[in-house]
Amino acid sequence: MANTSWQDVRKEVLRKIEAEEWRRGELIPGEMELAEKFGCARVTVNRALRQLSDEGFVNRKRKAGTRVAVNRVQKATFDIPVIREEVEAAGKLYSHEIIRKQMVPPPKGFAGEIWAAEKHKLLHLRSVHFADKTPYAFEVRWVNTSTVPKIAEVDFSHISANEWLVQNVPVTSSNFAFSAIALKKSEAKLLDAESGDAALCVERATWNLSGPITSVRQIFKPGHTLKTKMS
Amino acid sequence: MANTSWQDVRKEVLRKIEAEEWRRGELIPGEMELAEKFGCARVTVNRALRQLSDEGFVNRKRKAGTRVAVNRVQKATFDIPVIREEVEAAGKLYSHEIIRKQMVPPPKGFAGEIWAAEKHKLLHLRSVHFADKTPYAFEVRWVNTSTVPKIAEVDFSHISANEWLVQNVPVTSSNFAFSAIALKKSEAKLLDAESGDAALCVERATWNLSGPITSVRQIFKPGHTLKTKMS
DNA sequence: CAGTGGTCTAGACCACCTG
DNA sequence: AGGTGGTCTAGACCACTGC
Repeated sequence: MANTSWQDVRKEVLRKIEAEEWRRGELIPGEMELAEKFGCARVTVNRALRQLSDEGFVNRKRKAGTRVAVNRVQKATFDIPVIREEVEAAGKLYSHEIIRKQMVPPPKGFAGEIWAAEKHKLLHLRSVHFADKTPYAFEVRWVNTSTVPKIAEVDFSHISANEWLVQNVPVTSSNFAFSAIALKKSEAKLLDAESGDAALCVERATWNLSGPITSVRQIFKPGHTLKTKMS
Repeated sequence: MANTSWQDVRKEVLRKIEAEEWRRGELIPGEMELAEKFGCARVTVNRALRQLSDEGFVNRKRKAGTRVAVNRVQKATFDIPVIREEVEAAGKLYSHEIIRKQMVPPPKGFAGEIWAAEKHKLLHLRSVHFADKTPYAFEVRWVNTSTVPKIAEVDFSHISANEWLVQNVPVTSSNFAFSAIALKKSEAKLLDAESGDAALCVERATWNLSGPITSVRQIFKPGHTLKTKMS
């Protein structure tokens, strides 16, 4: 490969940014100019700059040009916890129990927004996850049986709803919300904790191309920590 | 645009995956074949499949071809906002206050692991972030003055430590931990809340190529929710 | 070794946005 | 209105890797 590759271009642009030859907020030369400078095709420069844009180092706009990002947005990518794997990774025995399963109209309160356009009844599940038979987390879930009809026939005594969905329904996009809540009396009982204890709450809603799939609110046992890495 | 765009190709391939016309682990047709089928150039198909690969829907290998991902690794990309921006995005006035600043030996308890190899004293900061003069979050931070000597001269009355670091020190990797805690009396007082209230706690440690940079423990006001999206 | 994805080029047209 | 990035095409060569 005698020609300049897009990775070479990316590297050199990144170097200039880190060396502050091009400063934060500054407009960098256009694609044509850079292509000429690097002695490559414009598409090659485009490829490099698009990558840098994806990585958050620069911002691009038609007509306005390409600017060095003022504050590079830090993006942390973390794996969505499949609770069974989390438990087993800790060397404990996983089990779970469904404590309610019924068809009900879409909820209005929590996570109700995602079901705004949904008029049919949803599958409503409440379950508890255990690690070595000790309560680990409690979850409340709604599943759209219109987009996922097959779930009606699943036997949840052997596989959790979460895991079945992960394995059977490709997800396109999802929303997350992390918060801390004080356990209600009923929640505390399920988790073998005290009423009022602080617990981590993760809410998640997922979509397919064909519409909303599921929303879930998971409440972890007091003291639980969710860890992740960024790179 | 009369021709087929790479986004059209991406969409159709994704549809086939979701409809299980192409199943998990299955080999999908080669780029040339798809290009012919879609009536577009091979590069266009390549662009679409590369995107899907980046998104984790398929795995690609030279010679071996492209396969539908068995279990799509679910990754949430989490934007770490500077608290000031978060507050201002909500239309409120941001301010902050340093309540302690001193040089101390590395901590042993929380987040002490990252400083295990560090023998010098660290810059220790405690500060409160306000939204419209109402407490928003409280943070405890350690900064490595060996790797970031310039921070000793910074005037934090105009810029927060977080923001200064984001703007001046490129971060290579970092760790996160989310948990819920019950506020101690002293913490509650700073956040204008009640002792024992449940609060979201985010701990973060960041590294550079040259070593650890900073570790921080942020405690948000009770009721605060941290939101993010995956795509 | 041969098939597959990875990339480059040159030219072209287009969509968007700022001035 | 005009400049900038976004994308498509057709053809080509290369790099990797399974067989």
